[in-house]
Amino acid sequence: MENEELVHSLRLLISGLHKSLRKDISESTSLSLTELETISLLYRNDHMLPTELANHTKVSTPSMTQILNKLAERKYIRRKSDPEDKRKVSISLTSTGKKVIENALNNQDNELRGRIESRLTAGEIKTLMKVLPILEKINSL
Amino acid sequence: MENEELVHSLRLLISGLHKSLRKDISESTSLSLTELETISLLYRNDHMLPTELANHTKVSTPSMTQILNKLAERKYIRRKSDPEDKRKVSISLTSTGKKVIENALNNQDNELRGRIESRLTAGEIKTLMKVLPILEKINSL
DNA sequence: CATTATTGTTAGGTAAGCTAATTAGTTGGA
DNA sequence: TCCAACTAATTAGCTTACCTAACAATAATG
Repeated sequence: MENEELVHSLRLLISGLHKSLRKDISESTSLSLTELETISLLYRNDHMLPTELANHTKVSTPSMTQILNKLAERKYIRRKSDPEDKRKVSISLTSTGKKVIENALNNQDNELRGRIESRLTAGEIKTLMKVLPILEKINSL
Repeated sequence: MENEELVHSLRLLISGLHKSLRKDISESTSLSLTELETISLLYRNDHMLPTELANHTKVSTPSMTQILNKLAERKYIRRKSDPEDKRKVSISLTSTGKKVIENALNNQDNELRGRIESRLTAGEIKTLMKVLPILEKINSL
């Protein structure tokens, strides 16, 4: 079995794609990948706790605090203390934050999207879609 | 067309996988992803120039210099000045470096490999292999 | 109640990258 | 032929995106 080769190629790919993505996103939004991911989680979930966000984005809770501080400074999110359990802080997007993520999603100049649409055939894009759930299995937990 | 969704999922995946990978590799080899990638390029190519390595790994040349310094300190690579063009430095792996990359490839405790083999069916692994060239198209240049 | 657990934060550090400037060597045109 | 422009690698110094350890506040549990 030469899964070694698969693992190896996957590593190179992820490393390369990560660098391109990071550069692209920071240029267009001046946010890090994880910051964008945080906003997009909030876009889909209405409100979440810092620990939940940290788990989903795979960063430590102190790191998530920093991210939330930055996003709060820019008025992309708001913090609301939970009256039931005063340790908890409910995080949600402001309307500004919603605009930011909607822009990022729709952005035609988006480098990754441009690459996909200019370099891949319709069939290849379909194949790529099919493989996403598989990659998610590897990524999860 | 909702390529937006595809692009979005791909971003989350790459960000998550990158974090897992980086952690895993640094724990098992105390190398960064790019450092491992550099060694593996040298494993396949016998000798390369710093600029070539920088291009392939998508880092700047000063960053590559740093990486090469670290790898040279550990005696994983050697630098040899090119007599034809004295500006050029030919980089190649030492036998120690070869052992390192061979170990990293074969490592059964390898986290990514473990995930792939324990979580995916044989069919899914096949599909994954098929999609690699497509991802490479996105990654290249 | 007193201890233990959980949530979020602060403080401080590190790793992996970047740009700008430097050194050294090469090439091509007036 | 020689100087201007280019190329290759490096150095210096900075930034960003994380991390761990320690702490304060609150909640749950024996």
